[in-house]
Amino acid sequence: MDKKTSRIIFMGTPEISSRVLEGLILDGYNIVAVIAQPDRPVGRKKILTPVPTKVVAEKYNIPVYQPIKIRKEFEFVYELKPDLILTLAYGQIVPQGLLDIPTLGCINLHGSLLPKYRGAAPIQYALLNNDKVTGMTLMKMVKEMDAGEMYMTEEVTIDEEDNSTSLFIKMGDAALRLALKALPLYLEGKLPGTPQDESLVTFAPSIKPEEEKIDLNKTKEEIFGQIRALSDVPGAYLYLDNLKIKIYKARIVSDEIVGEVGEIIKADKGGLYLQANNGLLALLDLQKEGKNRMDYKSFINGNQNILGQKLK
RNA sequence: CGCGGGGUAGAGCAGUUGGUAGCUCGUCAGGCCCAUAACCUGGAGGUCAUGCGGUUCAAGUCCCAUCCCCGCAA
Repeated sequence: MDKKTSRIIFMGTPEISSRVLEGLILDGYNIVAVIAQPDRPVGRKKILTPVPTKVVAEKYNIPVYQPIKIRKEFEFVYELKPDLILTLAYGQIVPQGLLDIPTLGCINLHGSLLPKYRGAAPIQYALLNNDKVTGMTLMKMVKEMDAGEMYMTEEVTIDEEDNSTSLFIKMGDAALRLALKALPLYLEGKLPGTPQDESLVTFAPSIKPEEEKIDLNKTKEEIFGQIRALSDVPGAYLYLDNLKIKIYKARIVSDEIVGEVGEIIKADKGGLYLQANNGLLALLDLQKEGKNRMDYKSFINGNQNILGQKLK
């Protein structure tokens, strides 16, 4: 079987999925259907926004299915007679009954080098832990989440400047490269899998809202990782006088201890420095509740008494 | 009609009990200096979101409506 003769269903929802979907379509893969999460009201105005994969699918006249609960609604898949299901960030757990339908099985593009970071937020976890390298893994889908055997990986290097937004773009590119490399082999049955080493398994559960608050008891490195992992959305934050201050970008400066933890010890053209418990962090991009995001110079201009204040 | 904050020079803000606008940064010109992101001098730049809305002798400042931005919630 090859990319033109096989019937493939693509399951995925967000931006990263849509980019891979479009890449596969343009390369000539026979995508017979797209399954995505339902459209949801977005933003303050609750505007019902189509999910990214749906936008792409409709552009190429591919039918889209958006079951509320895939666990209970997947009969329609039988009629599609898929040979293969490829998923990437679909957003729901795929039931065993569905996994059994395609003749060639279900495979998943996962955002980490498994067995590291099984779970919903692998890309953010790589940043959270200040990893230097991560990658995409093409793997077999089994009942246990992200536990199937691995077919191929594509590494991605993370550099200091990367945040969640930029890394997602890199990972999307890697996912497409990986898919284009691996799928032809897989469809011909020439891609053997290797089981994951269970002793090396770690998990990357989705990040809870309370984890967006920066804990000043953590080290500057941990805080730096957290800021990167949560930027540009939703943003890690601290409080200043009961107002949320989101910090979108920061830099580790030094190991100096010159003030109390949480104190702004410098606020001028040279930077806005926050005392962490084991050194200094320069806050570069921030946003006060109700205000727009701005760089530190603008922030200092508008908060001229910030020097010496304490964030918490 | 979910809750709340806000729309004032390119940027970020201030503007007190209503009397036609100020600060910091940037920018332009000149100066100082070996040099500078530092310093000094001077300049340009705003119909204060919109409605030629309402109150008033007088509104950025009070009232009303609309639009837009942001935080939360979903």
